[in-house]
Amino acid sequence: MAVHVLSVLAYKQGDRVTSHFLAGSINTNPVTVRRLLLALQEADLVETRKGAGFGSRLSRSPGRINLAEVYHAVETDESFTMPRQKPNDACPVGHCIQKALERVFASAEQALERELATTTLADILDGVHAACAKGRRETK
Amino acid sequence: MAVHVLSVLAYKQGDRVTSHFLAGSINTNPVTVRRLLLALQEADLVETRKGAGFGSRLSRSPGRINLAEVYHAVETDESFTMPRQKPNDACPVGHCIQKALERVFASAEQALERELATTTLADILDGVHAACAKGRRETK
DNA sequence: TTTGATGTAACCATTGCTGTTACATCAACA
DNA sequence: TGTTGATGTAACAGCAATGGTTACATCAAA
Repeated sequence: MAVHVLSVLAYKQGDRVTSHFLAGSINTNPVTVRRLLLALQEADLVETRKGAGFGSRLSRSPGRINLAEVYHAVETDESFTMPRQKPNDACPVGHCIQKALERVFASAEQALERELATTTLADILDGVHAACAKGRRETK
Repeated sequence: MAVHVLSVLAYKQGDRVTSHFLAGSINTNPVTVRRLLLALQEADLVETRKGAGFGSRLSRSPGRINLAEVYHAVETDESFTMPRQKPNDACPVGHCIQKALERVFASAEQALERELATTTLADILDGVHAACAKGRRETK
């Protein structure tokens, strides 16, 4: 979800883009975009300036931003691992399983992030160009 | 979430356990457990028989069930990859990014599953025992 | 035939996410 | 300096997904 915003920013690299433009671009509304941008700013992935005629842009070149960083910036709470499992002490397995699972999920998440770290925004942009070109050829 | 159920089943290996017992064990209700068991049955991870005095049990030994299988059985729709991103054709990046991202996320998910495949239910059970023993030592 | 279990549907409550509106704030520019 | 155009942020509604609850049909064993 957030990758889309960053991809558009990468597409317009260097130019400052308003949240209004981004919203129209990814088919949503400016507030949602700004909420995303807040998280991305905290991770130092984008720069944002207020004032007339300004907006946001990448703070680094697309080749120097990998998806693991984006994942980290957006997925603040690693909710995918531990939902709302209220530990039940009456069960012999009970809450002991929490710690056992945490380790497994932590390493699983690390594996996922290692994989995500191998692709940068620039790679995504290349893929988009390739997919678009392919799409145009096929619809011709 | 589902791992908890299977862990309890592994704990009582060989015995048939009712969904009522499982529900109390993981602090939920029998219907939710049965909904889970349906998915696990389709994946041939558990056996279930109706009738008085019966219930469910693992269809294999805990050492022959890895977490990737459980993940696959439960996460039918790979929702974590593509939420509800309505493609917007007006954007130059638009819907072309979908395919570009799908490839990346697919490989990321593969990495995650490879990692999950390295631990079996038996490993989880060992971890539970270790965590419980440690907890008991610390609270002594 | 009774009993105790699953399979399944229907419905409600909760939660999290998104969209919407509104307003304060801030920086450039005329 | 006032206007303009942008972000930051809060409050609220709408929607989808999940889980809990109830109810009932079904099935198998005793």
